[in-house]
Amino acid sequence: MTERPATPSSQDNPLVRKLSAFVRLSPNDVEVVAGMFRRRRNFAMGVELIHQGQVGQSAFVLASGWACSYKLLSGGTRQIVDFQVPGDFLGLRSVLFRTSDHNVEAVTTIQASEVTQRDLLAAFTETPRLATAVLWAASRDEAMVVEHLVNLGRRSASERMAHFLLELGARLRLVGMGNSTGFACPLSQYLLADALGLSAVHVNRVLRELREDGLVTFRRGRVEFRNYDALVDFASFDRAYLDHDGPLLS
Amino acid sequence: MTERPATPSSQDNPLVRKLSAFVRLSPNDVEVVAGMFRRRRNFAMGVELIHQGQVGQSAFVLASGWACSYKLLSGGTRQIVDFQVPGDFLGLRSVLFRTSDHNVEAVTTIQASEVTQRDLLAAFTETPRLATAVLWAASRDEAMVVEHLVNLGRRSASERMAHFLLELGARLRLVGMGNSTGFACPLSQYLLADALGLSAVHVNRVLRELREDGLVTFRRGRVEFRNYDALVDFASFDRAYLDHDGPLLS
DNA sequence: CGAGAATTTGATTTCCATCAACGCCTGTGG
DNA sequence: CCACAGGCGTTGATGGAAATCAAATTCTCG
Repeated sequence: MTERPATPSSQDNPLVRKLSAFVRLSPNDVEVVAGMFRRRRNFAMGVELIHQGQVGQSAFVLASGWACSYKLLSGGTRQIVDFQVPGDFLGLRSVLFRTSDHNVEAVTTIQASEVTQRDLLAAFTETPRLATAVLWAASRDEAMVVEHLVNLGRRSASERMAHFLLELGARLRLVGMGNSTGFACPLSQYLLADALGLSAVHVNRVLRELREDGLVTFRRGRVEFRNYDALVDFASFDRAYLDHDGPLLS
Repeated sequence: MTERPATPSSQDNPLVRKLSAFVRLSPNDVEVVAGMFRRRRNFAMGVELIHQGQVGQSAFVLASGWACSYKLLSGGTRQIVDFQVPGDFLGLRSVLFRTSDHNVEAVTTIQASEVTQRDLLAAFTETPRLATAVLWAASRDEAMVVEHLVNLGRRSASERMAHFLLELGARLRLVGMGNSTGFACPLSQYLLADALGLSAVHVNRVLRELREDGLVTFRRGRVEFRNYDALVDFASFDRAYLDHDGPLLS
């Protein structure tokens, strides 16, 4: 996926960059964050990092690759709640609560840094501003989940797909992994189906429809926006909703 | 709705009680929280407390009555994201971000305490543990939104309804506003429709189906569980997912 | 008592899931 | 080098769930 130096400096650190968007972190804060980010581990594609129902789980910060969080239903189906890209937390709720309420799985091979419950809570008491920053990051995640919920509740299959691809594109642009032309996307149609609450067959049909209408194409792991403005219009996508620019707390 | 003394003491305070479930608050912490909770305002049924797209909004803490948060779509439809009951935050994200990404409306007449952005961020810097506690509360809200999302994505209309009523019942029981028999519920079928991503007509049919199957009834503002176990089974409701008992941080 | 809102029921249509089959591509072992 | 197995993508046919349209009934409250 992305190329990063093996030894991360505090400058070049997805989490530091992300949190700095909200609070101005002191050098000491940055040090604490970077410390949490140090011990990286590799996980193969398909590995489960967090298990629903398990107690005392750690969280992770994703350094490279894609992951997804999902819930399993009794019928054997699953609902993907969100995809995570570099800089995102994996399983933050599973350390704030005693037992995890969702699963997290590696979509590609990934690099992630483990953060134990003890370390995180300790960091919060020693570095108060950090808790506020993480609250902000968690709220940003919640905003995305809310948008996803609206998508499932009130949009047709093709609008859902269009909106989803636009949102993903916007998120990836923020971390330098895409532009208004398109982005590399390792998701299968089965994953898209589980995220959008559709059947895989219908995902295929919807993608064809969007392609034939000249809006987006999704082929061999790449999303290409063919007519960005028309797509935004079709999906009634709010361009602004991810722009939370500039530290609120300085 | 609930009967509470006009002058709230720090003992009897929905927010203090809620946050205490996660962190052991010092007397000083309690004082700060209670301070935020002091200036109560009344709002009539149907009033909008938070406006999507507006800048520099305050948040509120709900003292009595019901509210709902929702998003408007271009087609004129709306999706209700969640309902709020006493002790819940209203529009927390709208103070952490510059501009609010959702609306909040009073479902009944309500009492709520305003919390300005400045006061909240100041409280976080002065009272570090409070930020962690609020992070926990926000994560709990997110868990509910996630459950709602799964509901919309992967369950049939009647399962959705069953699950929704069970979840609402569980939440209300936590604040002493219901039991396993049922609860008072001021929601119209239109509100249910907007929350569950259904048409109001279909909500009515689904309620009839559940009633005729002897599972739940919903009549004249009251939900009655007729066969709780069967309903839990039908909705594949996870009884445990709201039980986040005991302070994690003491 | 009357008016407007909320609920209820019926008829029809649309969207999407499901079932089934086939083609394509990749990797693997004979 | 070829055969072939398995995953993924593609397309068609059919049925079911829920939206929509339309109208009647009940509830609420001034």
